[in-house]
Amino acid sequence: MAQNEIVRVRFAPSPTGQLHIGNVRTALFNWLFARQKRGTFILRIEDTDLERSEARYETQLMDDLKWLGIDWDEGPDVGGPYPPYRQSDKMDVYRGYAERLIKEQKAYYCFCSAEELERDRQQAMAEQRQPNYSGKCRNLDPAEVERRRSSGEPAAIRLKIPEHPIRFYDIVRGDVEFSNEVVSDPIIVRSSGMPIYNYVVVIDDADMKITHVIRGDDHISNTPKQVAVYEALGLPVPEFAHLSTILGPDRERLSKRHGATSMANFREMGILPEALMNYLALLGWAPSGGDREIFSKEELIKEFDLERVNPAPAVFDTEKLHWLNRHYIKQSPPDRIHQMGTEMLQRADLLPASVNGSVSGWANALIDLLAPYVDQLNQLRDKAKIIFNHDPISALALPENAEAFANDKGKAVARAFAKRASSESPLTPERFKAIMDEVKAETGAKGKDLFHPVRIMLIGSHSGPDFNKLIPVIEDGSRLELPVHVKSVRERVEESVAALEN
RNA sequence: GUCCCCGUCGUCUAGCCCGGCCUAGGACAUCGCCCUUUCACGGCGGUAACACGGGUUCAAAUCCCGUCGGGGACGCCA
Repeated sequence: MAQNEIVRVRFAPSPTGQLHIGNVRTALFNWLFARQKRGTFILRIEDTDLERSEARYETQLMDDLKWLGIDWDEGPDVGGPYPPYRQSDKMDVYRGYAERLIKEQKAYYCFCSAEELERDRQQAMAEQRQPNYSGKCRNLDPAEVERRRSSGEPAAIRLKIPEHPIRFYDIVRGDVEFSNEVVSDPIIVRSSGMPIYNYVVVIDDADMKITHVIRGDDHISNTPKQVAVYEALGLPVPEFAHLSTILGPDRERLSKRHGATSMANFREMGILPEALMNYLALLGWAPSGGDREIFSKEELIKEFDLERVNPAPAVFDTEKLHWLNRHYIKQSPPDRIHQMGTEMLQRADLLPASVNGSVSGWANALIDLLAPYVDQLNQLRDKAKIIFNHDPISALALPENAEAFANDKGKAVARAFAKRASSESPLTPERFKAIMDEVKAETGAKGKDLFHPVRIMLIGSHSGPDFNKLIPVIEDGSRLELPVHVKSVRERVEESVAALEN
């Protein structure tokens, strides 16, 4: 790349479904590269496959990208100097170039039927040969071509692959070379007249003056065909960077059966955008030194380096994403987490559709109580069960809880605590502490033996949030009008003791 | 099957291009200890890797060859 060349990169998704996390990483790497080089980042919609493309996916993909924090300088919504930014709006251009290639004898009509080609392919595989196109239409007599064309026989257009090896430079992998023997003449225009991806991508990239093509490495085998198109058209070949595939824990390409794979999934789960961005950046890239994990958007832009991208495929690790997400939850301004958490709880019908006044304040306290315990914000729903679903009978039946009451001491603690707590309404953290001291003195229980029975009575589990924060949330919640009644401390201990005595 | 790509702790990776500073560093996970009158958070510490086999070299995780393993592509999909 020339010293003062302005970097122009693009992210070119097909609107055929939810944005896959692997594609999001591709978008991110393009964007980071552009922002660091003070270049241009372009969004282009590749919708030549009319069968599968849908407008709603296009809207959603733009929405998802913005959510992550990626913006674009040129695109279908914002325009730019090299329109159109949606391939379906550009058919005439592709057709024009194809006619030129035919005229220059760099491409030719192919009359082979899809069935015929499929048969050849199967046979080649069976004979352990490279399944290449035979080239049978390559040297058809021009008069015959003309006759068949004018009789209306359907024909696709194929590009002639040159008789020399095709080389290109890949920033991630270095020099790559393909023997021309393994690259067969590709179809560039379907018999229906619709052009093919490998062909239009080149024209679009050239028209948009793309300098670096950064994309998934599933395209690496397509690259020689595209280079051939550049050469046939006499267009400058950009630099490439092929990013490795993201794998699931079983080392297979990450797919739906591994769980969450789309942007939408992560959003719904309550993964913060900065956590996702940070995690994705670390998948296949690490700063020199490799001893930093936390990067803000600005730091990523500053530090990111395409040359340091790892060519080996990377396994997606949800645990590490969760670690980053917990980090960013803790770092977030409380208001933001309150708002996101409230929405999560509303969706679960645990909070009223409209939250204000005392309910709002209480909801915030509830979220503060639970948020430190979640990996992703939608886990708030489950964690909130300790407040909304108090059920002593099933709690006592749990094996890990039974232990706390296995000896008489546990029951004695429960009774001693219940006796005192029942007469306090509401119970305050100060009184709670005093009561615990009394229970300790009366029963001789301390540490685990003292706290576990009490905690199980209150929330049905021997582990959970700090009592000083927990008790006010329970007591305040019990006096609010909520979709699900929150039992008071008194209700909880009385029901628990009753269950215990049976 | 053919071609292409890849191979450092369980996982993400630093180191590899420019051999010695690597008795291989960091992070997640895991285990232990401390803190906490419980739990979590936090702090401290531990276990854990150069796929294998040949070269080249005084010296190889680093260079070369082979084997094995993994992934991808082979479409009138993108």
